[in-house]
Amino acid sequence: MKIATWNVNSIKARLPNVLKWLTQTTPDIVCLQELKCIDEAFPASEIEDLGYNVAVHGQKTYNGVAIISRYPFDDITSGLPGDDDDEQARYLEAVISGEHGSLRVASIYLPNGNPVETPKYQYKLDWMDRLVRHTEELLGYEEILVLAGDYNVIPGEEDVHDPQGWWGDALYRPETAEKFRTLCNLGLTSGFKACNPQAHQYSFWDYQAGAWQKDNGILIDHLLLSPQAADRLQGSEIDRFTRGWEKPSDHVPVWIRLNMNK
DNA sequence: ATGACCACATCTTGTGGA
Repeated sequence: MKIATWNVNSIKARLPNVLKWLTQTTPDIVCLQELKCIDEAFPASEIEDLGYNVAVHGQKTYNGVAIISRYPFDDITSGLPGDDDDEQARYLEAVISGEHGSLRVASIYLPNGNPVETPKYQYKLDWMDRLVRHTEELLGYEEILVLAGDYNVIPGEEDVHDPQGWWGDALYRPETAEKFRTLCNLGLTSGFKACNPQAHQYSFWDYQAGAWQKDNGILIDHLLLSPQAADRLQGSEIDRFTRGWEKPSDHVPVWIRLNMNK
């Protein structure tokens, strides 16, 4: 079972690349972020034509998340619990029936939080608190659980080309790091890091300043696994090659493979 | 060269991203 996450930075602008990548790499489940469109504008039929079921939680212009799956959805939940006034489309959760049992998958677009001196940063921290509380509940189910997405968190200095330049940014500062550690310390395993101990492997390169050409990147797209998922982890890679395509997203796909026969 | 982009809205310019 191959499960990927990809912040596409507009599904409309990225559709040719997404279809090409799906055809070439044939993932089973994909969590998408930053759709930048409402549900009705999501290109469902083009993706369904490649053999996927589609679940979308969209929003006009900003945010928006989706899950696409070769296997059927048993249950779909939109929005992160804990704040009924939160109107930003950043969380979508689904239970999916595979050939050898079911699993729960969430597509996460965690708030960026910049600039830090504005309410946007407090919103990020509050959102992370809500994610911790919800994850505590999910872990109680003792299921195969994959929380995949753009966390907008640089976990450590090994995950950024220029630590000094990024330090203090909403993605890389003490309060952000502490809350991410709290989340992981609930008992989650980072799928990519568990399989790839070498430092400086990135999932995002800014469009500006030749960041891609200089490999001036950051690792902020993560797949966090429950113990039941981590026990089945077989491998994880970053599909860097999509960053070199025409009209790329600034993020690239990150994926894991789970052995569902265990 | 200490700079350099991209996507969206209904637009020739501002906002947001990271």
